[in-house]
Amino acid sequence: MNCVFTDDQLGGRQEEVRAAAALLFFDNGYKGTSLKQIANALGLQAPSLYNHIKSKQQLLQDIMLDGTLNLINDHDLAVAQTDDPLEKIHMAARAHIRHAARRRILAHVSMSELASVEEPAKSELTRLRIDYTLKWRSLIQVAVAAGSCATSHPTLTAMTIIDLGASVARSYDPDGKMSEDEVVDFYSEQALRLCGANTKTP
Amino acid sequence: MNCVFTDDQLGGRQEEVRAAAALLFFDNGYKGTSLKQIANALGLQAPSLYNHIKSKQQLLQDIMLDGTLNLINDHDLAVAQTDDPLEKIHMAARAHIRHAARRRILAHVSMSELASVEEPAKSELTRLRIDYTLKWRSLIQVAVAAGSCATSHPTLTAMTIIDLGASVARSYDPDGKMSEDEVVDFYSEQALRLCGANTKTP
DNA sequence: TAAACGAACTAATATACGTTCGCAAACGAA
DNA sequence: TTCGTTTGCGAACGTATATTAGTTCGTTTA
Repeated sequence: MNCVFTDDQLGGRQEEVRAAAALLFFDNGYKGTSLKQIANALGLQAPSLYNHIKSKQQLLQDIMLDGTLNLINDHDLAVAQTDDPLEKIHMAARAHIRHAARRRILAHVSMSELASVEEPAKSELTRLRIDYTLKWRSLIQVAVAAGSCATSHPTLTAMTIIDLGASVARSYDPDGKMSEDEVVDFYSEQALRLCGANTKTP
Repeated sequence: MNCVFTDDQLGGRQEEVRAAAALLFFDNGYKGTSLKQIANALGLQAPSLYNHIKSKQQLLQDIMLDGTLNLINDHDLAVAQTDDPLEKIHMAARAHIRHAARRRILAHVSMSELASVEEPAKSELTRLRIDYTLKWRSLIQVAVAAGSCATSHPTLTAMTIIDLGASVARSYDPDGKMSEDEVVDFYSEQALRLCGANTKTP
């Protein structure tokens, strides 16, 4: 359920290692996190991690690929739910924000640690990110052409909306005042505003 | 001209070290950058840097304090230029985006490396960031009260606009297709949209 | 019951990094 | 010239890190 790109029975312990690592990467960054910290978070010694991972770098790549593919998957599902251009944007925005809020650790690490990824995974992840941005740009271009919204730079608007999700992932506190649904409602309306759609006050 | 919080004759060489360090921090992050890299960028050996800096950590703090104080300074100047609530937001947004575009290296490092700063500078920088966010929130609250715009979460809107600048600093390419003025025009209008102001198509 | 395995440990290695120290040119002011 | 300051260097230190190797031990499997 947590992972779409592999058949996902990693034994369970592998998932625990990933989760602990992702949490530390979230707080301290990849380069700011040592294997010792990850191991201690699991009650282990650092070398014991190698029973579950191939390397620290591979661990990062697994996490980021997981997050990125999940994001794109959610996006595709959301867009397929309607034919109306503006409604597609709305659905995509809700999926994007929900992903950022619900899986904030994964989402933030996936979007902020590209500089620490080594080739060839870096190019692969970059390609996925560009693909995702292009999907968004197309949605916006179609809606603009249909007269449903108005923006003079669909590419920049797409990037801005995506960054909106990054912002949510970084700052949303699940134990705070706002529920996940409230966050999704508010930010997805903000995304529509960025597209120049007439919208109610979020 | 580059620095407002000190009397700015640092000898000139100090500024070069900061610039080289900031550029590397921009690309690789603080923890991903070694003193050897910084020194080599200046044609020096690593130990020679200590003729110009106190420590790597102090170097980061100087850069971030410089960037943050400049941002707030620009903001205060911009806001003082008009009395109209909505126009204040517009001016503040233009100053924010211009800062992000023109001094993108400084702006991005200042906004993204807080996790690498040690106390007590970390608390100081955090306080400055909160102050800046509160200034923005007040601007928005006043404009909403005046009926010039409409958003149900002024605090989140303030944070989102600030993140808009972070997005520009990270992605704007001064050698690309858009001029600095075009970037300022477009993104400051997007900021107004986020506030729920009726605006033309940017 | 014995072999095989998974998962943990300790010990060790190689490397990289920030930093300190002592020393030598270079240079401006006296 | 001479003196003091600045700016550079190479060597060295201590620490931290990712990773490997060898070992132990309990559980599963044949």
